Amino acid sequence: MLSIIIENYLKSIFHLSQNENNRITTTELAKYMNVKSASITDMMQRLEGMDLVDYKKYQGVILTNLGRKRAIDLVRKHRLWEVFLVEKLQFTWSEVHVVAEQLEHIHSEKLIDRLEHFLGNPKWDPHGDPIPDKEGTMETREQFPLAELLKGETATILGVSLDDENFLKFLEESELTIGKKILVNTAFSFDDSVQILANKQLINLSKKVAQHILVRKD
Amino acid sequence: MLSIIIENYLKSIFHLSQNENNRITTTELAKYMNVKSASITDMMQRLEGMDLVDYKKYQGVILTNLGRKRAIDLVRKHRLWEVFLVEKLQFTWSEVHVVAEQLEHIHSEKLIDRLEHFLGNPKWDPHGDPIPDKEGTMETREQFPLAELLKGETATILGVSLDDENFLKFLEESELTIGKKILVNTAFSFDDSVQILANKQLINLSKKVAQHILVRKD
DNA sequence: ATAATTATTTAGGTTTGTCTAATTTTTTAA
DNA sequence: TTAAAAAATTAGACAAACCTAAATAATTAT
Ligand SMILES: [Mn+2]
Ligand SMILES: [Mn+2]
Ligand SMILES: [Mn+2]
Ligand SMILES: [Mn+2]
Repeated sequence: MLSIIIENYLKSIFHLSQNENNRITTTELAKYMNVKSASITDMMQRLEGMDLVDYKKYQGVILTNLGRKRAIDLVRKHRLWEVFLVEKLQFTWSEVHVVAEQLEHIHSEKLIDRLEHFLGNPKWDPHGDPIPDKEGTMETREQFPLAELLKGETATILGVSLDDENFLKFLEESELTIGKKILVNTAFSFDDSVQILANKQLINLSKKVAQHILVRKD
Repeated sequence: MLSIIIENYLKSIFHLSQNENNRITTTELAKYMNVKSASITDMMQRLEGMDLVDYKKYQGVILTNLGRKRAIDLVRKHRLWEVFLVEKLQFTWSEVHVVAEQLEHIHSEKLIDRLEHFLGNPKWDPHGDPIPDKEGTMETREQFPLAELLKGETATILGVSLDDENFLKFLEESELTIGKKILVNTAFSFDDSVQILANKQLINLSKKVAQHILVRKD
């Protein structure tokens, strides 16, 4: 059984290789995980020996099929637990992530399968991220950053692409949560911020915020 | 924050000092935890330094108030998770323990308080063990080993005093679970076994089994 | 194309939690 | 009450997961 630490390495590599789907560098990974790059090199050599990553000196690292399978399994568990915390225990959007970071490391196939069923086989987590099924496949859908909408367009919030706790708290307080309808009132060109209408209120969103809210065009 | 390993040491010391409430010996603890006694000595010296145990060379060990507080908190989490697994995820009596051994190490006060409320503030776990509240106090009740009943007495099963998986599986298969009514049909003196009537069936129970089923006399 | 800079790896430590083997203390038996 | 046995501790090693400092490779700027 993999240690929690190794599981976290796999998950980190997985998350980083979502964006740029090439090999990722030791420095990138070191920065992301808050460890020194010497430790990364060390661990990559161990994981290579366990056939969890494909690592070549000075050329970065990429998950093997086995490693990716493990990482997706963690993502599955993480997101199902997040649904549990929100739906059953009334946690808020911004609170669940840190607790799910612990719960994702519980090992019990039966537990996670039963949990999935108990939650009604959800396909999306509280942040709008897809929940992999047992085989690791996730649903996809068309979604855009709110920032890409033009003046006058209407849309529905599907999720976020940033899990910073304060960002989520801000959205909660602004009542910009999943399912909410919005209308772009003005798009300001001088700083790429937008003014939207939501909950019958006008709300100004910075470029960064608008980029990390994901919507479906209505 | 205490490591999972240290948490397990505290819980083990706690469980062993339930029975004989004196200091417990390093050998006892070593046997219970499946580690060598040299490792126990080593760890006891560290825990002493953390004010979690009171350890004196060659004289065994006992929890401090702080150590006991931590241990009871683990027991609380363990038993609440066991209730969750049985009540919400349809785990059986014999399956929950190993999973709860993992779940008890999740750190989140909010999680456990919400879970408790979600489960309806249960006072007893699926094995009939009391669930400590936030302050660490547990309910008590009169209960006896089935083995102490006399021929002709009737009783209700309250729980078990052994968490061996095969013992619990045997009880499940015999449908001798919590709440079941039983009547002592015969008590055999030659081997201290008993024959009981439960679920309209006659069932023979060895001395050991009868000692580890806890009942309330009706 | 060489030098300077940056990225990466290697070498050598540290802490935690374990082990085995050797030593010391305590308990039990003669 | 000494000798033998058992229990407990100490000493020394090891793996995992980190670190810092030094060495090497790759990149970039001149
Ligand atoms: Mn998350
Ligand atoms: Mn999420
Ligand atoms: Mn248990
Ligand atoms: Mn229990």
